[in-house]
Amino acid sequence: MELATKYTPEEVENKWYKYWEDKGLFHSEPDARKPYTIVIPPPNVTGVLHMGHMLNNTIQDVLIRRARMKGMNACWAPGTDHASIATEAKVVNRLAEQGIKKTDLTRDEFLRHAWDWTNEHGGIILKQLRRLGASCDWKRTAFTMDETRSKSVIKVFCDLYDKGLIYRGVRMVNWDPKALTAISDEEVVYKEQQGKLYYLRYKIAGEDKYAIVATTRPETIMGDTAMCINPKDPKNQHLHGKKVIVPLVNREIPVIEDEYVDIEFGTGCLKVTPAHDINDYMLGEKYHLPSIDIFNDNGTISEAGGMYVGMDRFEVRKQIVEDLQKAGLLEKIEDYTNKVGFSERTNVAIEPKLSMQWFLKMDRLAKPALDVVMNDEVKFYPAKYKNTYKHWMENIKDWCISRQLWWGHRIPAYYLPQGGFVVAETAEQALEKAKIQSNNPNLTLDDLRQDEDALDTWFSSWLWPISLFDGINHPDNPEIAYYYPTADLVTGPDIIFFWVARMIMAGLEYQHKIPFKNVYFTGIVRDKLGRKMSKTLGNSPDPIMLIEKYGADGVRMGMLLTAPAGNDLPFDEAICEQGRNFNNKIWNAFRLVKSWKVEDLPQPDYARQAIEWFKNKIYKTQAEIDDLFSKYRLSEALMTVYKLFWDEFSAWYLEMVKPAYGQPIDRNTYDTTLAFFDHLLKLLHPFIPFITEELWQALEPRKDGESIMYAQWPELDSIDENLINDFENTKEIIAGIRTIRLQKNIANKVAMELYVKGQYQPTWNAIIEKISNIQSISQLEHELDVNTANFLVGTTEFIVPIGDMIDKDKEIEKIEADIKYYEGFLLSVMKKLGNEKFVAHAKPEVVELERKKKSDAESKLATLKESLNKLKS
RNA sequence: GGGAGUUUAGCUCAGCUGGUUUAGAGCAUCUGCCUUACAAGCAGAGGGUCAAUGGUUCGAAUCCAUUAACUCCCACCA
Repeated sequence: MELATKYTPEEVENKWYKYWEDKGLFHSEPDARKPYTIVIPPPNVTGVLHMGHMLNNTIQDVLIRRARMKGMNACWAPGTDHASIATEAKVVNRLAEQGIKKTDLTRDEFLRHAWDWTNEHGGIILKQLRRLGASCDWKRTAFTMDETRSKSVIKVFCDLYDKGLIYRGVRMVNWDPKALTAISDEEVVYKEQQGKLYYLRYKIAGEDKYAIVATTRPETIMGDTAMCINPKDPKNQHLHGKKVIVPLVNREIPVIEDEYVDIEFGTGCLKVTPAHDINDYMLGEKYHLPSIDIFNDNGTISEAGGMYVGMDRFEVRKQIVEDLQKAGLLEKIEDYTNKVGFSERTNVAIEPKLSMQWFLKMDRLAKPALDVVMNDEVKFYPAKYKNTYKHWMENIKDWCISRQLWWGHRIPAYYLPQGGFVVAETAEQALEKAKIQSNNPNLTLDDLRQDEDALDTWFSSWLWPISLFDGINHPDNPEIAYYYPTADLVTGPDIIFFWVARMIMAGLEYQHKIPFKNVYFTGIVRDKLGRKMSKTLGNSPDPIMLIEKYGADGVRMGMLLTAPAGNDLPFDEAICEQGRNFNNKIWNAFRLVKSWKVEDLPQPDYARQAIEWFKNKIYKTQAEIDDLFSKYRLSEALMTVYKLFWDEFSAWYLEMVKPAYGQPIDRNTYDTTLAFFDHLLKLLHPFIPFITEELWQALEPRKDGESIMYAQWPELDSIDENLINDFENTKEIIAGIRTIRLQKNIANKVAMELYVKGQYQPTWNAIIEKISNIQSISQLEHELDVNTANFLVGTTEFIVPIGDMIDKDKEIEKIEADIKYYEGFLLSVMKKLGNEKFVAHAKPEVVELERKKKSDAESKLATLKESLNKLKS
């Protein structure tokens, strides 16, 4: 078979992905094997694949493929998330482009549009994951709003309500004036803002004096219902018991006193607007202040504001500052930097707002969920996130689970005509409850009004590991019993609270077991300048373009080579080149092996020796890889197998067994080499599934439906460490000869002789002779009377006669540099050994080691000096 | 304001409980090679007072303290 010198991934990748899928190789059903489950962090249904997904899913695929090869029943369950706010925002935008306002539509009409959108865009990201090689069990693809998942959510809501953990109440919430919904604390991002601090003059009632209040939000003065000072503030004692007049508004408000106020800030006077600031709200509660809500839901001024009605909050700020100025009620303006909360989704400034919302009590759920992480039942990689987790769990607040959105799971609460409500899984059940509660058997479904709000998206995501296997609706079904708890969760640290913590809570509450044993936190993918990837910066490469350019295997390697757990990774496209080059290397190694003509010949010594060495080397490296995997050090595991293939197998092993040009290879060596290749492909497969499948299939005839995916991970064999170390010396000898050839410009074709002075085991002679074109290796009996080049390996000196090709000055220079190094080294060792305290305190084996270093260095020095003298004479 | 983390070659990172290393890897760089698997390659070389200072110790990149820079998380300072 003629193979191109360069590997072209595209065709290969499409072919094998189709094969895997057609043969049902990704699918899992419960059986007698040990389960190994991963649930995908469901990407937003409207999303397209970005670099974060690439990283995250590559890691999951590596883990799942490896588990599969290790004989476990691997199940990677995929799906998408309905992403309430994000999706609704996109649908609203698309409708707006068509000139349709959301408010013009009924709920049902809007939902039809949303489902259309979902059906159009919903599959994109999952298709893209296939390009990456993700071995998800696609038959299990779920959606957080499909029937099973929706039923699960509603069931859990009702259950938690019945347990008294869900309540309804008026609270200060983070209001998103663009999305027109409340959002949770976790969805607010605080950003530093270059703003102004305005000093407003509040006239003291009945006096001709003013109290000055510093505020960043002058537009809220219509909502002021008090001024507050610190009772311990000496400079404001004169305000005690007074009333002041709100500027422009001309409303009288009392001066109250509370130690909350910072004496040092501004003038020590605080305006209190209970409806629009969380702290003011608390003051309002404490001192029974009235609360005036001056904003509409969209952030414009409401009727209650009395002035500027209908204007946007930021417009009002400008206007009111002007008006205050004109009225002489503005003392001064200072530059001021403060932090303002923004909605994560819509990126508009959050408005603290009092509103009726649904909450979930968290204390009871949090306690056991904290314990399982602290005692490592659920292990975090890296472990530093245990701290973050602990802090949040110990200070957890109730979760605002209602959203004023239509796209999502509608809250199953039904209001009765005469007040009150019931919570039930279906309208019919609600009606039954309502009849009893209202003592009115004549109630009909039309009398009930279902709550308009939808649930927070995370209220479905937190059930994901359970609901994927239908464990909420049927807690004892065979699937959940088999696949749960899952093995590993791979996700970003940014959703440790949103998602990870809550899944642990839900898992313990509804399955009484942890949802996963290990959590691998990936870093955030940044650009090579360390900036976050974002659409506006345009610094995020399109993953599909990368795959087209470097192949999926190449991109997977690129991601993994720079992705130690928990560290951010500055992604540089160039790293994919390294992956692509490596694939090409494997390809060409395969071409070489397959080009050999096989004959029944005796096995040469050098081949026997090479095989003996590489057999040990491969097992030793595999043990290292296994160890690295157990610590989730995937980058290092990949680098280890990369070096095994490139350096040890290609650069050493293949060079050693390679027959001379045109010559045949003996069958035994050939078969063993194929076996090594097979072994290496298996070790590589979890990282680079496509090329390994292609070559594994080409290695020998396979049955239809066979795949490297199910080839068993090789069992470890005993390892002869001494043999491996000994061979490292052999490599040094060969390198020494190479250096001499290079420096003296002696072609590889020119055969040379090698003399040895000192201790030497001729175990690997055949290899040295073959690789370095050495005619004979012999112990040095007496000084040679020709020019030589020398080098040291350990304490043994190797001498190559080189006739008249020597450059004496260069040689002397080199030896002198060596002598300088060893003298310095010897000095540091002598210093240690000369130190009585060292000899007395250090462990005997350490002292012994230093002594050995000393004698080795001494003998090396002696040899070097001897060579130097000889050269100089 | 509180907490966590990071700081080792040009870049990305190893270096676990201090002593087989007067510091290692990959990439990049430089030099020589189109040597019949691979120039997406081969052979070789250079490159770091381990952020700074002080301490503990016979011995510190490694432990402790202080400082600096960066990153992240949490928090109601108008």
